[in-house]
Amino acid sequence: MADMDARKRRILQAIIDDYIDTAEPVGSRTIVKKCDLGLSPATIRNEMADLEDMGYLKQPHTSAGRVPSLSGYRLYVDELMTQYSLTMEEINALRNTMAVKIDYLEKVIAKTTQVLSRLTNYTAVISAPTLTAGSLKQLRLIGVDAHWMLVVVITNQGMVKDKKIQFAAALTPEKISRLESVLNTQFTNVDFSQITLDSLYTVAEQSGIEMELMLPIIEFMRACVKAEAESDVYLDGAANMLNFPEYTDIERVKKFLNAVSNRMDVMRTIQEVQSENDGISIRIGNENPGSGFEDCSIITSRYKIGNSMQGVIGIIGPVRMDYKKAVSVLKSTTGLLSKKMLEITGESPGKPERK
Amino acid sequence: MADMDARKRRILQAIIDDYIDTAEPVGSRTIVKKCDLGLSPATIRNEMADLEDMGYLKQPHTSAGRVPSLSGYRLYVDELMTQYSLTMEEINALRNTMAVKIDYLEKVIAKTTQVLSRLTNYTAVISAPTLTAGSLKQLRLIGVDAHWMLVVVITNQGMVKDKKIQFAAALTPEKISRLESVLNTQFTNVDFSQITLDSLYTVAEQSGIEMELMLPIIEFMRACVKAEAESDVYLDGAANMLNFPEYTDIERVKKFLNAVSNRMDVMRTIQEVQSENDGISIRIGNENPGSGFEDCSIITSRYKIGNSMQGVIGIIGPVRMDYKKAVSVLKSTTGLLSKKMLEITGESPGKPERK
DNA sequence: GTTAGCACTCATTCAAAGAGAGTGCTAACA
DNA sequence: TGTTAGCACTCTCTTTGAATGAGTGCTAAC
Repeated sequence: MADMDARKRRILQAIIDDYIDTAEPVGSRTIVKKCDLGLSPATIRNEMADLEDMGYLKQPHTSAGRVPSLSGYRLYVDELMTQYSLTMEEINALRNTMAVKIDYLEKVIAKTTQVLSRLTNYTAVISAPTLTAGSLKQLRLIGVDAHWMLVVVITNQGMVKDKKIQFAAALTPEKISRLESVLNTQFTNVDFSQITLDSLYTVAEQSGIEMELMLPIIEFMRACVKAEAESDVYLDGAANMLNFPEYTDIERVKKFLNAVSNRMDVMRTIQEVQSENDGISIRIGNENPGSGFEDCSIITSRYKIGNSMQGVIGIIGPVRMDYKKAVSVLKSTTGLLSKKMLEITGESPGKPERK
Repeated sequence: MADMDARKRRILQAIIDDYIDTAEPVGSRTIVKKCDLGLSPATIRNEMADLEDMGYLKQPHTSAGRVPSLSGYRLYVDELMTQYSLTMEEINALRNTMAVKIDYLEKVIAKTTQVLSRLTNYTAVISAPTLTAGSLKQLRLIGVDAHWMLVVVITNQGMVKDKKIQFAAALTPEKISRLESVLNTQFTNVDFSQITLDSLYTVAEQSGIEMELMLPIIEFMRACVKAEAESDVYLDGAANMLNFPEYTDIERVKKFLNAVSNRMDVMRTIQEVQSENDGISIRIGNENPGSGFEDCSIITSRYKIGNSMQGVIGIIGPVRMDYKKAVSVLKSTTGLLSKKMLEITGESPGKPERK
């Protein structure tokens, strides 16, 4: 069987590039016209037959052109793909989004998701940042009424989360303030992951505070660290998929929409995709675990805030996706988002904001 | 021109019922078979011609059956429609959802939205409750660092909202605690809507606290009252629309998805629909203001928590929608949601919850 | 006022035919 | 040995035309 020389690679690349562009099976004549290697259609045909034997191309039916196979795409993104440079408009669109003064983390993410989907014409997903390693900076307990208490956790990153918790036993202001001071002295600047059930019992014993009071609060503190909450996935541009010829099939659309509407699943999928690799990662077609995205490709990347918070940012598109552009846009966006986030969480020397 | 006697009404009703069921133009024979009025097809045909003249029916083309016009639907929902009784399964599905112990308001809403869309097979929308008339119960200011402060507002309803605000001037613990006590004494138990810019200036003068410090906090307090925040609309079951034959047209699907993906617009639309009426309200087709739902019908209803919070709950479906079922499900859901919410916000004698 | 009968209309379905794109193979050429 | 021209063949897609069938409107009779 023929092996993979430079010419074959060049031809394969041209075929995939063209197919990504047109969504139509690519014939030998097209290739001759596009990249002039000084070869005739017949030669190209021979090469294409070889490439098909090797598993990189497929023929929808005899007498149609060739279409990339999944391993074809894989080779393409791994070795063949060229770089795409953002146009000035694209760069500006990104910059402008990021330049807007917003003080809510969520708004930045929502906006970024929007721009990302608009720039690429694919579906964009961003997961809100979660703590990777965090410690308690301050804990505040606020009595709402006799049975309800508001717990406010401020992490070392300045991230704030709160929860209203109900207790069976009646709460008195004294009890609450004592609880607050005990927990603060015990757990301030301790990494969340270090807090064990044992240490809790010790604290309970020494301070005489009931476990029933402490437990829900500690549990909440830990929940702040874990990646959780389906509401923390932002998704935009699902409707974009309908613009692609592969989504004229209503059943496919339905499948995609269902997959996308379950935010928990989306979250899990992009986290999984991301987990192996720290740079950009690309999953093609059925490389995506069976959660409804089998005819999509997913490109993801990790953004970081300082060194203890991170989230995932991703692009979901059809398998026949403009990988080079998507990768490029994703890279820029990731960078800008990280930077913007730093400003907002106030860790960097951010300028004061008002209103 | 003929007028609207009981027989015509009966026939119109039968036609619309059948059309809602089958999505096919209804012929005279079908009507004869369905409701036995002891009339022949020919007679029905005459009546149908009359109904068409009156504008209640339309013919897609000569030699097809009849289809309801928008005014036909209007008459139907206003006067003709019979009642639908929920089946035991449906009632149980609802009850079970509501019976689950959940302590987060958002989770209840999210879950309810899901069940509502599943029961009806339409798209369900619920807006998170907003205060209609609220006052401050307690204000807490927590310094995060020199320039950031966490503002926590607890309303008379026990609703808690918070925001992190950045200030140009450096904050000292003394400054913060003074600000907290001044604002608390001044604004506790005062209806939010009563707070004017004038009263603020007076307070600033008397207490010597800078407006720059107070203003963002007060602004946030007011924002708690206003219906705002796009993230506060919960939507589920958009993919359901694809099951209806009117949505085999890809363009229509695209339009619908776009409309649905802009949560702000959805919010506005259901609020608008609701604003006139306190019971159930139905908007048919182009009765919906031009925000992409022109070929949908929207049924909405208001749910209340106590007497100072409320939200909207709605069903979006094709114009050819099973109105009687939708209305019935919506009514039950509204009632149950109101009740559950009361338990959660802790206003009623709710039992203690743990974990 | 109701009904039977009949001619007419129009969407839908199906098969057949034709066009076009592209291949695989063979034989000739450098 | 690699490349190319030529040709028969395959398969999809589009067009066309005819048959089908549901349903109407109108007229005349009951």
